Formats: sequence, structure tokens, C-alpha cells
Amino acid sequence: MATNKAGTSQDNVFHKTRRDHSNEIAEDYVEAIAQLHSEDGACRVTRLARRLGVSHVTANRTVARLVSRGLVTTSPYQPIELTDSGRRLARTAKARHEIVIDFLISIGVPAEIATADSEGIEHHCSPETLKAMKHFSNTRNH
Amino acid sequence: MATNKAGTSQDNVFHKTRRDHSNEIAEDYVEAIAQLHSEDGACRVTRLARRLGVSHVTANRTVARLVSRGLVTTSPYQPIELTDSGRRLARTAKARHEIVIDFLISIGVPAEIATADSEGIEHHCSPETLKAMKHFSNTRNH
DNA sequence: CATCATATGTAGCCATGGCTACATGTCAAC
DNA sequence: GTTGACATGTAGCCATGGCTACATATGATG
Ligand SMILES: [Mn+2]
Ligand SMILES: [Mn+2]
Ligand SMILES: [Mn+2]
Ligand SMILES: [Mn+2]
Repeated sequence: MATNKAGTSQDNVFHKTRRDHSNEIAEDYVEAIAQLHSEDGACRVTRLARRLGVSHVTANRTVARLVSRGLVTTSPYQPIELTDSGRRLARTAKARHEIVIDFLISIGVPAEIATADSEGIEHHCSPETLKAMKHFSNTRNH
Repeated sequence: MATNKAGTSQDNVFHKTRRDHSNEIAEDYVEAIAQLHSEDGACRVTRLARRLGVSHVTANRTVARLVSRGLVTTSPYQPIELTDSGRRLARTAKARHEIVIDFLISIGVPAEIATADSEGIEHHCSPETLKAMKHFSNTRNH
């Protein structure tokens, strides 16, 4: 139905990319928050800001948006906590990120460059693409 | 020097992704403008807007930004023209885009999904990653 | 040459995601 | 208990990239 050939669901391929971008910040933030919990036992906003390369103001305001999306909880001057939903998102984002990095390395991209490129690429990989990547890495690395 | 391990040049890997995103619109626009020139002999703003899945207002304003970047020229009620610089960017963006699509297809991603995912992925692929993709597609497709 | 559909342009709204400058809170060390 | 360093929060700025509603231009058709 409709004059639409692009796969996803709505419309134009560019819409899919824009949708990816609107989820990107949430994914990167919860992944970083989970990392800091592992590394430091807690996630303070200043550390989070440094990790993401933004000012603490930006981090603070973005975290407030994540609260309204139900991904994290905060209380004044306290560390940032993930909700169940946030933890789940962090887990899947991390898994996806690792698939992409490993894949890039397995096709011969130097590790540092794979790390850098994967940070953007990860958000645009549909399940089918991830499946192809995973399959390739596995058969390549025995 | 510095406490920096990430590849590109500045700082944090997230900075690289943000830089990619700030070039993305320009790349997609000039590529689409060049396509419409091929297909229709000229690029009218309304067709461009439809192609990109945005309102004509958004297209118009974005084109104005491209003018100030020296990528296109406009005059009122006339078709949009690419500058030499714009044509060059369109050419490299198109070539890069094709490398990414062909590569995704060659690892087994269905064509429609490869088309959709590549629209975002293309902007995050450094020269090294493109080289690895090109090499892989070539050796795989004989 | 008047009319009208369509294209183009403009005004003004919104959310996001950056920032600096400043204000306030917290906590450890003296 | 004060003090001072550092963390956190707030006010308010900016650019980008979306939009709707409305105004005007253009060009084909009667
Ligand atoms: Mn990322
Ligand atoms: Mn992207
Ligand atoms: Mn493209
Ligand atoms: Mn694109």
C-alpha cells in the first residue's frame, strides 16, 4: 500500500535516519551511565559529562529529559540511577555497540578507528544488519 | 600527548560523531540536488523537499544555509544550482554511499534494509572503514 | 487577459542539544 | 566550626532542524 518502497514502516529512508538520531542521545547516555556505575560504583553528573565530552550543564539538562522518558531517576545532589527500563536499554545498546566494533575490526579496520566510527554507526543498524554483522564476525573469528 | 587515545584528531569519540552529524545534512542535500538535476534536468525546492521527506519550508531554509556554505546558488523562484564545491561534495557523498550499500548487501543484508541503514551509516565511515568495505565487496563479488 | 492551481517565500512557533556565567550546596581538612 | 575546593544547579544565550499558517509569484488554461 502507498507509494512506499522503503522498508521500515513509515515513509522515506531519511525519516528512519532522523528517528535513529532522536534515540541516539538516550542510548549513549544510558550506556555511559551503566559504565560509570560499573567503574565507580555510582554515576555523578560531572563524570558523565566528561565521559560524553559535553559541559555539565548539557549533561544535567539531558538527564532531566531522560527522567521524563522514564530511563533514569535523580534527586538533587545525588548520583544518577537507571530505572529497569534504562538498564534494559543500556544492556541492548552495549550489546549492539560491541557487535558493531567487533565486526569493523574483523573486516580489517584498525581498532581505534573502529571504536570511533562505531559510536555513530551503531545507532543506524537494524536487526537484520546486526544479524549479518554478528554472523560474519563469528564465522571469521572461528 | 594529552590523555587522548581516540583516533581522529580532537578529543572524545562522541565529538567525532557530532561532527559527522553536522556535515550530514549538507551531504544528503547536495546528493539529492545532484540526483534531481540528473532525473529532471533541474532541482526545484518542492521536489527536493519531497525527496528528503521534509516540508518545503525546511528545505528552503536549509538550502539558504548551504548557500552560505558556498555549496549551492539560488535566485528567487529559480531552480537550485550546485557550485563547483557542491558538485564535488555530491560526487564524493554519492561514491561513499554506494560503497556502503554495496558492502551491506555483500554481507547479506536485504537490499531495502541496506538502503535504509546506509542512509545514516554512510556519514560515520572514515576513509579506513570505507577502504575495508570496498576491499571486502570487491573480493567477495570477484 | 483573467483565473486558478501550484510553487515559492515569509512569519513565527517548537524541541533539541550545545554553551558561558554565575549561584548555591557539600564535604573534607584544618 | 570555618574555609575553600569542587560538584551541582540555574539563568539565559545560540544554532539547527522540524513544523503550520499565511502571503505572494508564476504559468497554464479557458
Ligand atoms: Mn553512540
Ligand atoms: Mn548518525
Ligand atoms: Mn547519501
Ligand atoms: Mn545520508
